Amino acid sequence: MVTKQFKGSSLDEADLRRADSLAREIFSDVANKWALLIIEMLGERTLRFSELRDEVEGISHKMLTQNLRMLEHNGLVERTVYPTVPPRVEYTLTEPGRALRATVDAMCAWTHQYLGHIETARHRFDG
Amino acid sequence: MVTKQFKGSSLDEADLRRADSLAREIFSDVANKWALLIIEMLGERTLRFSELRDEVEGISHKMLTQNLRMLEHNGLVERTVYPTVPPRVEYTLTEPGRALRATVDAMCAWTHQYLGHIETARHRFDG
DNA sequence: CCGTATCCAAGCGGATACTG
DNA sequence: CAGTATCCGCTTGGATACGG
Repeated sequence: MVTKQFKGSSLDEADLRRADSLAREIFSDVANKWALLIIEMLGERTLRFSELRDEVEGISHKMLTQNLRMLEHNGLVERTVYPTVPPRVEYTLTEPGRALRATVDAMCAWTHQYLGHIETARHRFDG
Repeated sequence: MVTKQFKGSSLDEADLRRADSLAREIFSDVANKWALLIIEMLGERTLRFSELRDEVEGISHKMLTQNLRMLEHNGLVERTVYPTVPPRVEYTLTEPGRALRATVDAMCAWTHQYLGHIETARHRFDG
């Protein structure tokens, strides 16, 4: 997956394989429905946990925390806790997160642009 | 999900909801690891079933057929069967598929660009 | 070679309850 | 309000076998 991108760089074989497996790992983390929807929502503005759960419709409490931890772990979102009572926790995109968001935007745009194509393709396929 | 994109169009409420749920469905289909990796590989060139299974490393026979059917169903890949013996089946991206591929490319580029950021973010998080 | 079907284990993901 | 933990159904996905 990574090979062509680093072709001609000064990395040796072992480093290439390390980078490759890391890239696969990150891609697998990020290329899933919930993660991408969360990133899309956070692109608009900073959101609290409960706001996210409302905005990303259909997501469960558990999936939301799980994906937020993962995104935080990879440094795509930043988590800030306000020590009030009741607690207030806000999530916002980091710079890498915002960069990824641009590609998610493109994917959403694609979805809407080809809605018609896809619907007719489905009918053709089913018939 | 769709609302903002169609704002101001002449669609009525019911159509908006239909388009919205369709968009969600498509997004869920497409926003998964295997589908995106397959599309990425097919971007390079037309590939046979067995070639795909080799190129997309780690994918099982079952997942490959399942995702290929789904992509065909949505009109993103075209399947051509050569009635030879043994059979030869080739998969190629359609125009919508190629358009999507551009965004997948962007995601891959993002992955490699931020590899370093992410690795250090992980260490910070784990420590 | 390509595709479908079946079986079965593993892990996802929802519901719920409980802590700070 | 936000997060963690537990339980458990059930889907996912791998292995295998067989058909075109």
